[in-house]
Amino acid sequence: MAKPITRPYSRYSHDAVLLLGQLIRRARIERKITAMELAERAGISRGLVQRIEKGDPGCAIGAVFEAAAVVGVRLFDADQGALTSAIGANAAMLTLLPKAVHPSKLEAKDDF
Amino acid sequence: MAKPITRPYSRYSHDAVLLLGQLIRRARIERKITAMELAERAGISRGLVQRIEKGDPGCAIGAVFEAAAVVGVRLFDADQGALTSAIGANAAMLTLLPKAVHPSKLEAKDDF
DNA sequence: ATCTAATGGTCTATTTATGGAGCGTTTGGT
DNA sequence: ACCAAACGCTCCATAAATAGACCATTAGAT
Repeated sequence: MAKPITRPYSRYSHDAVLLLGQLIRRARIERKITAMELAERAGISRGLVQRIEKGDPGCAIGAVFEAAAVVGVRLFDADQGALTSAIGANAAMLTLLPKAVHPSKLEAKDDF
Repeated sequence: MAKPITRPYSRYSHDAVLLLGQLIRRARIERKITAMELAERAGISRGLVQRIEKGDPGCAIGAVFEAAAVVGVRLFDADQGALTSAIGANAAMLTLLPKAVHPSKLEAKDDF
């Protein structure tokens, strides 16, 4: 294939994935955990750990978050309790919100 | 197949993915953006949007972050500049850290 | 300096996610 | 009440990720 149709990732999401990978790698090294150990504890392969730490956008988000959890990188700066309660609060909020969106003629303005 | 070998996700990563999906859905509805519109802007399919909002751990992290970015959900509360500089700082930090981890006899103790 | 092993990379087979179409249902606007 | 459309879901073909083995290189400990 001449050119793999790479998805046009926005700068933000690209950087976010990259930063997350860096944080995982840094936390792993600081904790003196080998890539192999991290892989085993996260239930993934060593090769996947490499891609995650490199910031590959194609990695499954579950695998990435699992690796992050193993080395102690917290998403959302929240502990387990805060996460769980946030989920509950959000679920409640979602029941109140409209289930379907019927956009008016004028489309929602995007922040460019 | 008798049993789909679902990966044993930890509670934390499972909840983190779920919460992220909820936040995206909530932000989308509040902004009055249809699932179809979000899909188009993120460069993904509508079905994938549904799985993302449902908290499917198998979704590509790039797609999830892209969708999050479109509706304004930020994993790291940081703007683009902060993200970029954080990446640079982390990269510099990583060059200082040991490249390979040689764990001592006693393995690194995990938090419980 | 030497030795052990961690790392980064490539390759292949297999599993899995993804896109796209189609379906019936539900929603919100009129 | 009506209607156009958004939604949630399933199925299938295809594309892509993942696991696993392998190798060469490099790093760290002794």
